[in-house]
Order: sequence, then C-alpha cells, then structure tokens
Amino acid sequence: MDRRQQVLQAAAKSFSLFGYKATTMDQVAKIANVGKGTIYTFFTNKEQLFDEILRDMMVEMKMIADREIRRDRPFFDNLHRVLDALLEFRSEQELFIKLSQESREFGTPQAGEGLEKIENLVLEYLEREVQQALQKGEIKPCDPKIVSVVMFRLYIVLTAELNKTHTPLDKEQIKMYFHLFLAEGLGQ
Amino acid sequence: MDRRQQVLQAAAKSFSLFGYKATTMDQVAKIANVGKGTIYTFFTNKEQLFDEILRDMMVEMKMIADREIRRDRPFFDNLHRVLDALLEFRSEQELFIKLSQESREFGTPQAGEGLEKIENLVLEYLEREVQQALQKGEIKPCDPKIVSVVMFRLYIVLTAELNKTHTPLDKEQIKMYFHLFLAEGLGQ
DNA sequence: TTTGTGACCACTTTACTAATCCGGTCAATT
DNA sequence: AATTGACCGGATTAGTAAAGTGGTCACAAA
Repeated sequence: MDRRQQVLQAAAKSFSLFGYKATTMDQVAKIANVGKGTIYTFFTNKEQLFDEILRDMMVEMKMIADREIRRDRPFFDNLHRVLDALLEFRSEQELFIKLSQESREFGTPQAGEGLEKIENLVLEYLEREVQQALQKGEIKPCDPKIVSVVMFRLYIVLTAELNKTHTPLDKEQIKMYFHLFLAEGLGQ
Repeated sequence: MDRRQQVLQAAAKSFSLFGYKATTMDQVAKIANVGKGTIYTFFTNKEQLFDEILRDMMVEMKMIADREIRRDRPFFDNLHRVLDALLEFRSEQELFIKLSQESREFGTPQAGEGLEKIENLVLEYLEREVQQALQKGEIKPCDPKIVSVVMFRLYIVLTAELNKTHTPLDKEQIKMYFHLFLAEGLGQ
C-alpha cells in the first residue's frame, strides 16, 4: 500500500481533529501504521506536511470551482453552483473550522498562516470572478477587493459564526441568504 | 470638581488606550488626580467601574440611535442616519477596537464579556427594527436574527477588518457599501 | 464630622528554573 | 533499499519564588 498516502490521510485526520499544535509526529505515525522515520522520507518536516495537506485541499477546492463555473452562465448562477458544491465537502470544512478555533484560542502561528493562505487564494479567485462580472455589466459598479472580502466573511458568518447563537443553517438556507444579501438586497 | 466624573473619564481613557488588563487602579487614580481609595467610594471594584463605562457608552449609543430614528421614515433611511451619527463617535469606536484586539490577542475574559454585552445590545436593537420593517413590508421576508447578525458583521468588516489589507474606507464609502449589500444587492 | 488618602495585606500574575515533551536523525533491522 | 524506533537537543510545560495589583482601612486634611 502507498505509505505516502497513508501518512497524508493520517495527518489530515489528526490536523482536523486536534489542530496543528496538538498533532504530534508520533501520533501521525501511529495512525498511519508507519514508523516515525518513514514520514521523513516523504516530507521534510511537520510544517511541510501541513503545507502539503493545505495545498491538496486548495487544489481540490479550485478544481471544484473550475468544474462548476460555466463562462456562458450568469455570475450569480455560477456563484450558486460553486457554493453548493463546496458546501458538500465536510472534511475541508472541518479542518478550516479547527484551524480557525486554534488560531483564535491559542494563537498558533502555523494555523493562522494556513488560514491566511486559504483566505488569500479564495479572495484572489473571487476577485477575478467579480472583476469579470463587473466587465460583463452583471453587477453594479464596486471595488472587487471589498466585495470579495464581504462575500468571504458572509460565507463564514452563515456557515460557522451563526452556529454559536442560532441552530445551524442547512445548505438551502445558506444559499438563500447568500443570494439575498449579494444579489437582490433586502429592499422590497 | 466632580471626583466621580474625573475617575470615569480617566478610566475610560485608560481602558480605550491600554485595554482592560493593562489598566491598573493606581494608574486610573493618578490620571484622575485622586487617591486610589477615592475610586472605591464611588465604584465597588475594577469590574464595576468598567461596566459603568460600558453602560454609559451603550446608553449614549442608544440615545443617538433613538434620536435619529423617525418612525414615519423608511427603514433604510433611518439605518443610514443612525450609522452616520454613530460613525462620528471616535472615542466609542476606539474602546470597542481596543477591546476586540485585547480579547483576540490575550483572551482577557472581561474584554470579551464587555464586547458581548455591546454586541447583544446592538443585535437586540437591530432585531427589533428589522422586525418592524418586516411588518411594514419594507424588506423581503427573512429571519430578523440572521439579518441582524449579518448587518453587525458587515459593519465590523467595513469599519475595522478591511483596514488590515485595504486603505481605510471613509464615512461615505462605508455608507455606500452598507446600502449596496443590504438594500439593493449587487445584481444589476 | 466628613472626605480623601496611600501604606498595607492577600491574592494574582510574572519571572525563573527544572522536568517533560516532541520534532527530527540515524544506526540497526528487515 | 526501505523501514524503524531509540535517542538527541531544543522547545514547551509545570512548579516555585518574586513582583505586582486589587482592594481595605487607620489616619490625615478640610
């Protein structure tokens, strides 16, 4: 069996279960049923192993987004479908939420840097899409940078933050509110 | 001169300059030109002094909001005027921002609890207004709780969070984006 | 008599040190 | 050649002594 893949899976599991700091290399080795030294034949160190997992996750997210986007369809239609597909990926969300928590509660630098990388990728991607929608005249004049940030934060609020005070929203509700605030506005 | 007021002003200044933890009672006494014991003739302890300042701030915020709201005017019109008036109060914003930073970086419980109180007051207020706008048919059907949270977070993003990666928005821009996302939506 | 004060006390936080833990290596093993 | 886990040194944590801070109160000033 593919030892490299075993290690990747075990590490991904541990990182999203315990966070970056609380994941030890001994533990990863144990979960992967592999000697600790074996990990270091595939990955230079803990940080690079973490980066690799994040990179895989980002590649997968980008693939999903690219697969769902149809250039001939309206911006909000594409947005909807990408959101829909992304919301299916529970494991990605779990790692993201765990890292958010770790960064907030313990201030682990690696967790914060990882989140920043993901956020920057998403923001870049969003910004490009908003820019195109703007050129096609599909949305009102605005600064794509600001709109991207607002879109990203709205996603976080609806999928994670709201759950502290409110029963979690289901996929359909998340999509509904996303559309309400971004596309139509509240005004009657 | 009014020693109680002196203490309140000194404490407010110190809290918004250094945060809750880094403000010592000796320091407050010194800034207020008052013996430390004097503080305890007006306030039972540090926490109650802090609460008093927060309470005053919340009372002032509520007064501003109540003063600007005209029951015969449209919801978004009122929202705009309240936002406009609130954005003028630099000292309130400074304390809020300092407490956010302290809560995030050091996890000071009192800072977090203080912020929570402010957030809950604002959310309650917003929820009531949204509920009324809903009954008047001024806005589309929605859950006032969710809309309130989104409005509050949008305010935070536009006034504070965005400043990390973007040049700070001026008052007019903040109002413009607030209106864009909440009232009209991006859709053409 | 009333109001205001800062030295003082008890408790908390911080600075320092010893003990433990964990990332990373490598000689031994398969 | 591939894999392993005992081992090493630097980092983290636990434990303790020292310093700091919230709160009191006997005394001073008005």
